[in-house]
Amino acid sequence: METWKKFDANEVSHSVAHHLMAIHEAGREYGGWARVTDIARRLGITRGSVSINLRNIKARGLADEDEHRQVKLSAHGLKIVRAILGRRAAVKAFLRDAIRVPEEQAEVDSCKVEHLISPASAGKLFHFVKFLTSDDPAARQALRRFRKLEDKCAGAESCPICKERCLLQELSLAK
Amino acid sequence: METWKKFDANEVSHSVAHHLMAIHEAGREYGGWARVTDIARRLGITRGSVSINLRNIKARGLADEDEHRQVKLSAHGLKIVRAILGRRAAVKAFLRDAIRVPEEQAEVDSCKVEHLISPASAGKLFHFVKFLTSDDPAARQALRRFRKLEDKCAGAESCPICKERCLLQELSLAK
DNA sequence: CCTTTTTGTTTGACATATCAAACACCCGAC
DNA sequence: GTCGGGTGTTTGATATGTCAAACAAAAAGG
Repeated sequence: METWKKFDANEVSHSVAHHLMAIHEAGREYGGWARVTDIARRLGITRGSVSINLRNIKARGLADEDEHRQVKLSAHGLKIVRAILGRRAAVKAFLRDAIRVPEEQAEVDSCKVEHLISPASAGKLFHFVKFLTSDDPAARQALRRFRKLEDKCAGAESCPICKERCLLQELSLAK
Repeated sequence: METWKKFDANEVSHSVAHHLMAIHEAGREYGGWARVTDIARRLGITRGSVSINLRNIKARGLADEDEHRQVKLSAHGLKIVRAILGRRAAVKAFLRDAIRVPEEQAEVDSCKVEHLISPASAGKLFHFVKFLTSDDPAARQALRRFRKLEDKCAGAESCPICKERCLLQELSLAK
C-alpha cells in the first residue's frame, strides 16, 4: 500500500550518488582531490549546481573540503560509492552476460538501478551471475538451452518458452 | 559520460506511474472511474497533491475527466500501466522465484525499478524467468546447483562461487 | 430546506535539482 | 603592479512533488 513511497527512501539520491562517483573518479586522477569544476565537467552540469549540491553533500558528511577548496570523499562517502559500483557491476553483468541485453542498454539500465536495488538483491544477483557465467556444466547447459529456445521465439505466433502465445510484447509500449 | 542523466528520461515519473496505477485499481472497483479521494487514499498522499498532479496527468493525455469529476485512464494511460505492471511482475518473479530474494524485499525492489528498466531488458528477463522456473531439465538442474553452491558460501572465508574470498559484502553498506 | 460532511481546489511553504547570469576572488602573464 | 581568465558562489528562475490549511462546492442527512 505504501511500498511505492520507498522509491525515495534511499541513502543517496541518483544525483548525489553521481556527485560522489564523480569526486571519486576525479580524485583518482588528482591524488584524491577534486574541484567543483572537475565534478561539473564530469557530470555535464554547471559549476553553480555542483556548488549548491556540495553544500548538502558536505553537510551530510559524505565529503570534506580542505582550505584550498579541494573536495575529497569521506570514509562513509567512499563506502557508498563502492557499494553502488558493485551493484551496478552486478546488474550490468547479469543483463549483458547472462541474458544478453545489448551492451548500451545494459549500461543505461544498470545506471538507473544501481542505487535503488537492495543489498540483498544485489548480493543474490552477484552470486547468480558469477555462477551462471562460470564453467559449471549445469550453468553452461542451462544458458545454452535458454539461448536456443529464445532464438526460436518468433514473436506472438509460437514461442517455445511461453508455450502458446508469447506475451513478451506487452512489456513494451511499442503497441 | 552522460548516461546518468537518463535516469529522469522516462515516459512517466515514479509518482505519475503510481497515480496511473491507482486510477486503474480504483477504476476496477468502481466501473472504470476514480475520484481524487480514491487516488489519494490509495497513494497515501493528500487530496491536494493528487488534485495538482492530475492537472499534469490530464494535460498529458494520460487520463480524462468527465463532467462529474470522475477520472479515467486514457488508452495511452492504460497501455503505460499494463507495461509497467508487466515489467514489475517480471522483475519480481526473477528476484523471488529465481534467485530467492525474500518476498518483501522483492516487492520493494521491483516497485522501485518497474518504470525504469527498458522494454528490452524486461523482455529478456521475462523469458529468462519463464525458462528458469519451467520444468526444463537443464533449468532445474542449474537452479538446484546454484542453490546448493550458495548454501555453502560462508561469507568471506570460503565461497564455492567466488572461488576464494567472497566479495559479496562489498555490495552492502553493512560493514 | 437547511445543516453537516465529504469532496475538490487553491494557496503558501518546503525540498531537491537544475539553469543562466552576475559577482567576487585568486592566480598567473606581462 | 595590473589585467584577464579560470574558479567558486550567489541569485533568481523553473520543474516536480509533497504538505497543511483555508476555502468552495457538492452530496447527504435530517
